Amino acid sequence: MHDWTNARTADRLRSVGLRPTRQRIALARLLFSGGHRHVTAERLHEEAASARMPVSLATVYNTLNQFTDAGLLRAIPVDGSLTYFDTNTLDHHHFYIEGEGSLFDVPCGSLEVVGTPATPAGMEVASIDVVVRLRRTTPR
Amino acid sequence: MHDWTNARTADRLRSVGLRPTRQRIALARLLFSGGHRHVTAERLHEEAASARMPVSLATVYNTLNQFTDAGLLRAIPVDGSLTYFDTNTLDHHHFYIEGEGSLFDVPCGSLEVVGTPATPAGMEVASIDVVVRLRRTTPR
DNA sequence: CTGTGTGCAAACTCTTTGCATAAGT
DNA sequence: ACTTATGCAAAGAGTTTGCACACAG
Repeated sequence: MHDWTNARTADRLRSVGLRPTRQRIALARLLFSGGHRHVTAERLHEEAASARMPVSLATVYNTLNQFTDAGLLRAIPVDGSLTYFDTNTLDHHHFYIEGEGSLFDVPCGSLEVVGTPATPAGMEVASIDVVVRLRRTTPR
Repeated sequence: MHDWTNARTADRLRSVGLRPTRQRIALARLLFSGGHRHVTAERLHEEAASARMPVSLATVYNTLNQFTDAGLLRAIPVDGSLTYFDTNTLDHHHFYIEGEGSLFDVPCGSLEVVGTPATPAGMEVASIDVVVRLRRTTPR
């Protein structure tokens, strides 16, 4: 796909108007170098630590928000007070398993939203989020 | 539609397995006696106070969750850390205005979800939440 | 009476912020 | 140098919980 050397990663950050700092490069590589994924801030923070590139949790949050604003990520407010960030910014939908907090993609093509709702004057659609909540059929 | 005398409201609560206490009756009447609506816990708490039926905020949260479990309400986790409760539990979708935190229904019929995604083994669909995020076309 | 619900305040979780220090250009 | 980002700890929002008292059946 792309190469994720530090130099290339820095270029990509610059191209969206972000200074390529150590931390942002480290997080960008963790996020984008291995195919699409869904992460929480907490999880990414742990990964960075494991990868011997410790970044403070506050910076992880800041960075995730900056990446989201820059269009590199998509935020998925999945359940009260827990936000997942998705490296796939293209239109697609999600399964969310209640209780477990796990999130994954709905296979492309199996679910579709049709129709364009009349938006109120002065408004435009920013995004359409579809979350299919799942529960175990065999509880306990 | 229905009548929302205290006695009838009590019956309805009993029928879903909830003891008809003063507080639950008061909240049920505020929620259900005037057509469908979207509320946050905070808002309902204020309303109860204004209606001279003060209920503690903790009880409002407990009650909203109990009503949701009982199928009287539907929870809409609209944006990280803010949950709206919708008195319309039938399938329909929502507009959410970024920044303002306002939520309202997408006109019935203008938007539809088609397809039934193959759910993983041992799982069933609990609900499908569609949120259309809107933003102002004329920012600032 | 007996068990469930309520209220209060404290606890909790996730996220943001203020400010001094460090790093990018 | 000048500016912007980072880290830490503290603050913040929304929600849940523990425990004594109150109320419904």
